[in-house]
Amino acid sequence: MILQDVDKAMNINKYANVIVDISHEKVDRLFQYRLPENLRQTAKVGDEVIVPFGRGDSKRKAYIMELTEESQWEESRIKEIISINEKAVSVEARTLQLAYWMKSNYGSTMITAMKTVLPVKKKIREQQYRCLQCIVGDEILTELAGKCHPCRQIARRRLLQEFLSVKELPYQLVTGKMNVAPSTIHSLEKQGVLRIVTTREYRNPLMRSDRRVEKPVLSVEQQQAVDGIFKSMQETEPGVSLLHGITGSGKTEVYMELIEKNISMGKQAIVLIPEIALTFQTLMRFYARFGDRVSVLHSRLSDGERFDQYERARTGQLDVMIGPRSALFTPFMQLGLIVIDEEHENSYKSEKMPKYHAREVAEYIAKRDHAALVLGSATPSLESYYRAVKGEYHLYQLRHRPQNAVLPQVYIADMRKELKEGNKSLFSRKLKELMLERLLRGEQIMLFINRRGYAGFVSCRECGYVVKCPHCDVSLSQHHANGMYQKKEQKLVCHYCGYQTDMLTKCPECGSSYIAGFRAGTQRIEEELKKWYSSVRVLRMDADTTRKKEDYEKILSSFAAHEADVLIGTQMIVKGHDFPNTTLVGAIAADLSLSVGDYRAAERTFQLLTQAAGRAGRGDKKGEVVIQTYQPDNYGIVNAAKQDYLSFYQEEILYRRLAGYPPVQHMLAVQIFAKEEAEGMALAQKIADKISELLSESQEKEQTQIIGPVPAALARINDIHRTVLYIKHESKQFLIACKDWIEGMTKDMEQGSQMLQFDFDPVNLF
DNA sequence: AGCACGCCGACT
DNA sequence: GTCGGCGTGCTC
Repeated sequence: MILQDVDKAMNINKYANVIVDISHEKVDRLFQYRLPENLRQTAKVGDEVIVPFGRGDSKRKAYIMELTEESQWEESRIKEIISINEKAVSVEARTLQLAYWMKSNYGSTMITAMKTVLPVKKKIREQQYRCLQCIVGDEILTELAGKCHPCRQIARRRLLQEFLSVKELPYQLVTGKMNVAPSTIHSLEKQGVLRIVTTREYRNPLMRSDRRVEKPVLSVEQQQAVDGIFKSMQETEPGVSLLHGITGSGKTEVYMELIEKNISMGKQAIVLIPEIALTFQTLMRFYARFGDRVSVLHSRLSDGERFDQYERARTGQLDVMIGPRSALFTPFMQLGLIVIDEEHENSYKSEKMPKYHAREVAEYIAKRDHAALVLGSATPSLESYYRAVKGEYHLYQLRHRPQNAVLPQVYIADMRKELKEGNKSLFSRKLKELMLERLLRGEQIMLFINRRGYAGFVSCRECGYVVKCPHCDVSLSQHHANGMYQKKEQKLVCHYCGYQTDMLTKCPECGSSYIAGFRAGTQRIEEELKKWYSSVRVLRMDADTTRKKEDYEKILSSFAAHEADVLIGTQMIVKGHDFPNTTLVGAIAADLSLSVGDYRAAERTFQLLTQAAGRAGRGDKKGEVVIQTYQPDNYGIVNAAKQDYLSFYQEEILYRRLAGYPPVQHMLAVQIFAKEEAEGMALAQKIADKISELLSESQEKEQTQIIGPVPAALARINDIHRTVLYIKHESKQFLIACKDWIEGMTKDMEQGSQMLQFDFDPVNLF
């Protein structure tokens, strides 16, 4: 009795409500455990613990969500916590709240939400850090660089040149982003050019370089944006700013200036970039300006390394974290600024389960921490511009390129007309004419095909039969190992489930031997290009040539070194790479992305073409762009050619408003997975019926639209049938309520093998 | 998820 | 008579 009073007076909690580390709806709730006496003082919300769970009392990991003094259960039913995992880092309460917010807003179990928010939980032992130290002078470096074989030793030359400005480079950076082979490094070590040094703690040697950091002079527009955003950063509710700046207008300078001001206020910043745009050059710009107070999260980091970077942030060793989506969860103590570069990019939307949008989560975090959120893009998402127009975001425009660099001249080639006038080639006459000019002048060309990089499907020329995966509703694609072009060496592969079979020699339908793969778009372009101009040097970048992650950088640096005249590729080549010698960009089939058939098709087309056009003529040379299309009047294409965002926005938002699509309305996709097609469809129909039944008595009926159920765009993957149902409504909150309601309805009738997922305002077809 | 309990078929 | 098939249901 007395002891209990003491407990109360000291506010000692005897019980802990935990979430068990099992990702299943049925156990996605709190379980109450008793804290053994020796843990009562130390236990905190967010601690990782071990508990006996289930009938067999199997030991399982769990996280403390709340501590209570009173139990809600019969004492005999409550088990005791076994231990607290001291090795694990306690999850902060704010992080748990964020996880809870994501769980409720996007629909997932609490534990999966937690796992996205705290990506690594292992404490690792002291880490080692390796770096390369240059031990020779600049003259020797220059001399050695000069001796390098012009095509075969590019990486070696790149490394030597880098040493001219920085005497110490992190090993990871060199083998990773700079793409230098370990053998190259070791041969330089043998020659006595460099030394490999391994140290205990992490430090960033770039800081110690003599690299001069000259702050560029900002243009009037850039300065206006900086001043405006900085002013809001000093308020308690800094809000969101949209920085709309045409390609090449210097958005990064604005970010850096803001980050610097943020640092001087004693605060930290997170910079999100799409994975694909994280180039060595971008990185060096940040390192050069902020030295070892910057860290980068990239896909190459191991869990341990990633964890270390988060730790450095938490303990105040960093001012800036750069990285993709997941960098958002960096645990800074005094977050003052979040920047999302290329905010329109689809990769900011997670495809995994909570299907969150980084922009929305960033907005939540920024608001929570009273930090400013800056969204930057040359082609803002309709979502962001819509909010800016409504006055919810501050809007800043950068309309000019610094140093008066001119925008490229854009031509639209009407391919219907070309055909009518007897040109059956893939290239329009205008494109050929301009390509010839460049080839003769020794300038470079980028040819961009507006289609995702999947290799060509295989079909019968006689009867039209298309070879499909027996487990998925997709056509198989041709895969030749090491450039083997004989039919017997080829395999047919399914990109979704990995199914493999030998290349067919006869059509299984009609027996014809005229069965062949349609080459990937990029391959066809290469062949036709070589037929037309045989001495042309071509680099191709697509799913076929970029099997490994390094291949990507390899191709780009090879093109930058002018080892080819033409770079052919899919969207990958138009994202954020500057090649000053590239003065012509051709968009081969600009309208392919228009026929994807979702409501974002026009937006995506406009964005891609605008970006592609922005690639031409970044240096002092004038750029030209040819957009080839069968739909020359489409507003997405016309406005991209005119580089006119506002006109595009106005037409597109009109369509979204009329059809009730985001951002004007919100949309919830209910995605259903089932073993049997009919089963999935029946469940979807049941949900649809129940929803409309529920709505019939509500005044929301008029404002709600139910579409489907219909089989998904990819109707079957790995023998699982996919069905989708859309609900549209003006209020997101209403749709979240729908989601909760569907979850509740399906929870107690989880019959069969069915599964469902939710996706709010989807960006990709399901 | 994972484990126990349970209610039916062919076996020492 | 029992051993074991996996269908059903619960976990503080």
